[in-house]
Amino acid sequence: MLKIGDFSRLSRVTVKALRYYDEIGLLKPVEVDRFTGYRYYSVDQLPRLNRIIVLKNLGLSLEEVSQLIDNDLPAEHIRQLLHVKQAEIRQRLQDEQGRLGQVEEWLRQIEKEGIMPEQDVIIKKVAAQKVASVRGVVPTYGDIDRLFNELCPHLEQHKAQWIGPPIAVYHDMEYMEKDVDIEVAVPIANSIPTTDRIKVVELPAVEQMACLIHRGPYETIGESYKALMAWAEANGYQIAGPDREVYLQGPEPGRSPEEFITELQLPVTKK
Amino acid sequence: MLKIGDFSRLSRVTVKALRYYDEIGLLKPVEVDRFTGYRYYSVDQLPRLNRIIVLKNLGLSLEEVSQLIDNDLPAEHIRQLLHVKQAEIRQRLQDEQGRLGQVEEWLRQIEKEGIMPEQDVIIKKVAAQKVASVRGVVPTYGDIDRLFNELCPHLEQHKAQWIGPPIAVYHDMEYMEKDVDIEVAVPIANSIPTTDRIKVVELPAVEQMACLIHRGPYETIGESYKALMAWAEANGYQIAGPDREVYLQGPEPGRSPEEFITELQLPVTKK
DNA sequence: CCTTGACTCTCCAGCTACAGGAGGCTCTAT
DNA sequence: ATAGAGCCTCCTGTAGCTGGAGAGTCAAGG
Repeated sequence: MLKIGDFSRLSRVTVKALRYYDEIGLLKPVEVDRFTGYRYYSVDQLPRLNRIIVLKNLGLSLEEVSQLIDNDLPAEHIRQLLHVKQAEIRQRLQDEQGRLGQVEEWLRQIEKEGIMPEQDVIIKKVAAQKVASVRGVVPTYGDIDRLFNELCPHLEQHKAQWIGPPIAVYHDMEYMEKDVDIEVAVPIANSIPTTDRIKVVELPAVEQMACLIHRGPYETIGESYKALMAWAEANGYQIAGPDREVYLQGPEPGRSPEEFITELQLPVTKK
Repeated sequence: MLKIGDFSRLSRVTVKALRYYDEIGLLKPVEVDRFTGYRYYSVDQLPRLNRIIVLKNLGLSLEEVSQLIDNDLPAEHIRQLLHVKQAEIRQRLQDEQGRLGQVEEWLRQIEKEGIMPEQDVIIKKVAAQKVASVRGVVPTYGDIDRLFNELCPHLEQHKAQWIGPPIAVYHDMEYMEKDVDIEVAVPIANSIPTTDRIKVVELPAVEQMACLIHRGPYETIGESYKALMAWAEANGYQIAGPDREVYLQGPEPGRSPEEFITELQLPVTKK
């Protein structure tokens, strides 16, 4: 019979933890003094405790450990559980790898340029959204206004309810000097009549969208694109669809281009 | 100006989280209505939120994120912090690798033998302890009794205070059929006189001790050793010192060998 | 036998980063 | 005017313990 302190030293598990395991019924001392409440353990209980620790280290909750340990589960069941855990661990491994890559990239940046990057790329999920859109080939990037000028009057005319900032989708698979294939879209709540140019469609959802905020005038947006692409490359992502620009804060009367805020969105998948 | 829901949709961060960040002062809305309490955010705040999320993903606590973001730290400081985080991530990566190995080993076992292993190996730290010990070469493993018979009377005679179960240290670097170099030791609290055979020494601490509980008679202990060695091999550990046996429940009048409990301890390091 | 100091007990608070829900305002569209 | 969605605060709960307070218990030494 060992007092809790002795058992703790033997097993290298804290007294607090042992008391907690007792409380939740995971490892009850072999005897508890009815008058003093002192817990007494036996070395016989070490194997059980060891198993608890091993399972816990695998990432199981104490609840799961409890069930695994007490019910004498069939091997098949255990096999499945292990497979699940295996997948979880693999996932975590990948996440950690990604993190490590990120940190290393920052370190490189800092050693080389002595400064942290200004903007951060984050991966998020983008839901499908109903939009009114017009798609066309315009001579240069700057001529995107033409498409907006085509779309906006139509929206106003039919009392469309804007429910989000305007978006541009760049359908070209590569950078084009001229004759750019752009779709300009505005998320709307209601349905409006379409024309041969203006459609109401679902902008598809994207599971993994690498996003970067660009601040300032559109002339310098190339820099941000470069950063976004470099990030994707460095973190093992590849492009998985046409990129978008979301004009969170675009041209408006009385607003200087310095105040523009644009989100660059690039659908990606892990290589 | 965006209401919290809009900002949440834009950033893909839950409303609850945004309110929490406000509460802890990590990201305060650009304006709060004095009468209704409504929070209003600006798209300007997206970059800050993105940075928060990225740093959080790296494993920093919100407290750390706060400090990093608000104080304009020198690049050198940031570099150091990143290095620390890098090391942490590497550590976690290694841990996950270990876990994955463990799960895979179990899966192999289960697929091959249809059964989970009986005993678990765990890694723990063993502290240095003062012991009275006697070391010698005995003909066979079975003759370890001779050493105990030499040690015990001496202990009793000098009123030594046992503070732990007896331990055997196997100093041979390989398995010996005969003429085994064994040290037999008993942790004691006080100091007792030494002889030319019996010493009082510190049994050194071991940072990583791979431990396995063996139950039953000593004849079958070879099986447990095999399991322990196999585990170390499979999990990328190598032997880093003489192995020990801790006689948690050894021979005593009225106790059958089936009830013996012995902990096998093997100092290891990660390859 | 008494004292001292090391253990042990229970109970309570606290940690992180929110999630869930109750109960009550507020906004916006019809 | 009203309905429904959205927002507010406040409270509780999560997992796996740790730390501490205040009180009782045990073993050894004097």
